[in-house]
Amino acid sequence: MTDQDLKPIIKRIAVDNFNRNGYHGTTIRTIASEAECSIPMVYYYFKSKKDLFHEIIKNDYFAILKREAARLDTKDIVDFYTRFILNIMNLSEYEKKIYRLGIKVYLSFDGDEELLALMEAWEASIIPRHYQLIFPHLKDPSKAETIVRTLMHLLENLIESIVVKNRTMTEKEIREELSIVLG
Amino acid sequence: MTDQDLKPIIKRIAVDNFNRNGYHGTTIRTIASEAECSIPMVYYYFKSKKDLFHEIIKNDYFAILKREAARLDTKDIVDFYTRFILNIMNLSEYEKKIYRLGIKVYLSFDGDEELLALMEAWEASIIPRHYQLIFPHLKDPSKAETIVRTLMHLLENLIESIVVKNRTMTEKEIREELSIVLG
DNA sequence: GATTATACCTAACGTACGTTAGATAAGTAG
DNA sequence: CTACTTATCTAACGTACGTTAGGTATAATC
Repeated sequence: MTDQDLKPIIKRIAVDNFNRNGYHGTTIRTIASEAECSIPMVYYYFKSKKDLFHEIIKNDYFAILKREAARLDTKDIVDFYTRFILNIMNLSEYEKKIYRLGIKVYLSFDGDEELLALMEAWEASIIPRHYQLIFPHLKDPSKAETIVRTLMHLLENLIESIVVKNRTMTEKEIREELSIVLG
Repeated sequence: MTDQDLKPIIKRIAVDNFNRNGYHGTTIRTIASEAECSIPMVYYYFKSKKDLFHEIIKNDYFAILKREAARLDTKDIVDFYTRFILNIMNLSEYEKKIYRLGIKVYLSFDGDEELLALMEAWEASIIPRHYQLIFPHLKDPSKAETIVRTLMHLLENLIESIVVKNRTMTEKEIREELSIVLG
């Protein structure tokens, strides 16, 4: 018996491999080899390859999403969204990989319909919250809908550029871009 | 001898498969079967699976990119970018699939380093052109850098949402969003 | 001390992959 | 008519995949 918590080790390595090579490009053999364990150990902790992938998205990706969305505090709206983006930039490398995997599924570049449906449900639940948050701060409420839409597009691309393309931005740069949209 | 131009048929089916299932999830067997030809016929027209993928990105994806970028006509800047996005929305389904494949490679979700390098070179060449285009139209030139950066982020996300997530927008919606950024 | 549960293993199963060798049939050129 | 080229095929090679059957050693429980 060794038991040095092999399960999270396998998961970390799986995250890294799914990220680099996609679902189909990742093999149980490689995961086992990098985790320095035998192939059946992967099956000891995870029912199947699909199960391993699903657990990462369903547990770990959504945990990050929910945690980051829960940090609500809305004195200054530009400040709030700037911090939101900064928090994502300051995620650990591991969490960024999980986030990147999630985006891949969100864009239906990987994963399956079941996971995609979960993400679309999440998205549908989060847009009205942004709306509520922004609306009271607008000078011209007639433009509210357009501004929220534009903001969502900008946020999505900022997150993607940080998490997927691994780029960094200064707080000033983030704030400037958000200010252009939020007026 | 049959010769009903099998090569483009194989390519169309390959585009569809690479799109739906990724590089690793796509098999030569499936392509051959859907093209209603034998497996060696795929190898008759394309050196290898990798070669087939490379040809799609190198020829077809960049052809679309260059063609769309060449439509330059800059009387009104909001008008210009609105039309740019509309043109992309009006691409054929086939060309959208190729575009989607390209984005996948651009985000390093598929493909390899060689293709990614080509895309980064393209991106580096295109940003200064946007700069030149926008600069003369700005009221406040001190904000030029931020505006170009924000515009690039917005454009990228609009394109992604159209091509990757298959969403549609009206001309009015596109124009409104661009106006928020371009002032 | 015997039994059970846990954490691990070696070895293999059946399947599917990318690729190729080698044959064939039909037009084309001499 | 013969030789060559082009477009197609069947069959198979070697490799790698996801998964599982069945075993072993250690620790905990009765």
